[in-house]
Amino acid sequence: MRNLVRVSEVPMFYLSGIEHPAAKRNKAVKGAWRALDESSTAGLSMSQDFKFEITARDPATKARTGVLHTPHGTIETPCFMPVGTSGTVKSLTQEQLEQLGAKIILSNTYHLYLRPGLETIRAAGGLHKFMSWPRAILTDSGGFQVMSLKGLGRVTEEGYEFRSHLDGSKHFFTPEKAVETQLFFGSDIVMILDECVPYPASHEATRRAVKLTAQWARRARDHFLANRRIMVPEPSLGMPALYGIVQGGIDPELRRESAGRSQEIGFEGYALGGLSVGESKSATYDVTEFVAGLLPDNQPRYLMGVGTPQDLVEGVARGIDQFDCVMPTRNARNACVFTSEGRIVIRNARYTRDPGPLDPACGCFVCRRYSRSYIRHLFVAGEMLAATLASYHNLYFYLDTMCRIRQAIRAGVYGQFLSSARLRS
RNA sequence: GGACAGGUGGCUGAGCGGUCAAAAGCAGCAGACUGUAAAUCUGCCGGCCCAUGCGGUCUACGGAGGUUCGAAUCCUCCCCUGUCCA
Repeated sequence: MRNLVRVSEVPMFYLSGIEHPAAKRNKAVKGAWRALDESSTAGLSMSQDFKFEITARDPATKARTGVLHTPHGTIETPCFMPVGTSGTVKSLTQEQLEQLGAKIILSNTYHLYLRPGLETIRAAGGLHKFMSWPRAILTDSGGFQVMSLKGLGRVTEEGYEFRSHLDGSKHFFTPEKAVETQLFFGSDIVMILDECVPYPASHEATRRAVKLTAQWARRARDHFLANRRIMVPEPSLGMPALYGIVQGGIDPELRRESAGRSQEIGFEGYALGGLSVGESKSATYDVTEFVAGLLPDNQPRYLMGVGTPQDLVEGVARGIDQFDCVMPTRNARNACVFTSEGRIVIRNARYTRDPGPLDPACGCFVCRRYSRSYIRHLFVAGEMLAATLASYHNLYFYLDTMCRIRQAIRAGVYGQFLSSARLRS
């Protein structure tokens, strides 16, 4: 544990901006991190650079199963990544996430950068150690916050200038800085900084976002390749992946351009951004199908921020491999529970004396043990446990859905799976 | 027994002559939530009627009277509650 102290001696690259004398400092950084590795990676020492392999394809749809190999374990795809923005999947413990079978979670660069700050996470030996999560982590770059916190900042060619939503302090995020931060975190999948446009957006704004995202993508890629070996906290585990992000709103030509420019740069995986931000369902699905068709077949495709259980099923049919969404956890905190029979609002009076489980078809520990009546009571009483039980169940529902999706693909019957899912919804 | 203070919709509590079916909060009922500024937000919240309008009507601010064109708001008496003094 004493080794942790040495981390603070690592030269401060973080504020170095676009150009910095990285090479000069490589040695010192390497030494510092190696000291940390030797004491902390026992049992995890097999180096595993990021890799993706496809294991099965559905004959009737674009669905496929695969395996993502990351420094922190392998992940079967299609997969759902629970969202833990601030280094926690809200209301759940890491033990519970493991129990749920989550192999990868998403965290957020912007939020963790503001609090607790990079230095705190570096001092802990990276984000995995900081939050005691041994499995994979994908970190979002903060591009989404460029949109969702729009009032707090402005986008320039150079980067994103903004004020902290926490204390109003001024910050400047560049594509390089976003990459550095994620590398220092020890993220398994690093996302480029992008500009996510809201819906509706003008053609001009969307075009600019595509252009800017492509420029930033290039800078991010260069910076990533130049620095990953010296910046990741546990290099012996293997190197992380960098994903590009395709923008372009609902405009096919802009999407095509974005997908093309992204592939010219070249990434380990490709994300579809800027979807489910207000456009119609059919637009979401159409754009997903269109963009997925433009992306390399042998690389992972990640549909960012999506979605409802039905969205997942539809996305997989269009060739998506990864999803993340706050919906199962946020809705859970607001008493909305996903079940095999659809969504229910467990706070409603009709469940006051309902002795049954949240979902009769569910095998999670919440459904095996607690009644609707009790969980409704917890919500009405404002008890914290309500959020935990509902979040656990909802994530179980999502992860179980993904598991059944993979089974259907492997069995070559995903077309039927899709049809019956559509009937139910 | 005396002196104050007060009794308002399920609760707390504004209002102190008309624009009051009555602020606000809570509770209640329902809804939304898609790379989390979210344990958040929104709507409804006396009854009935036409219906979907800053409508109509009835009952309502402890009780009974009164003043007034008009009262939750002013006056009288009564009932009740709290605090203090005997």
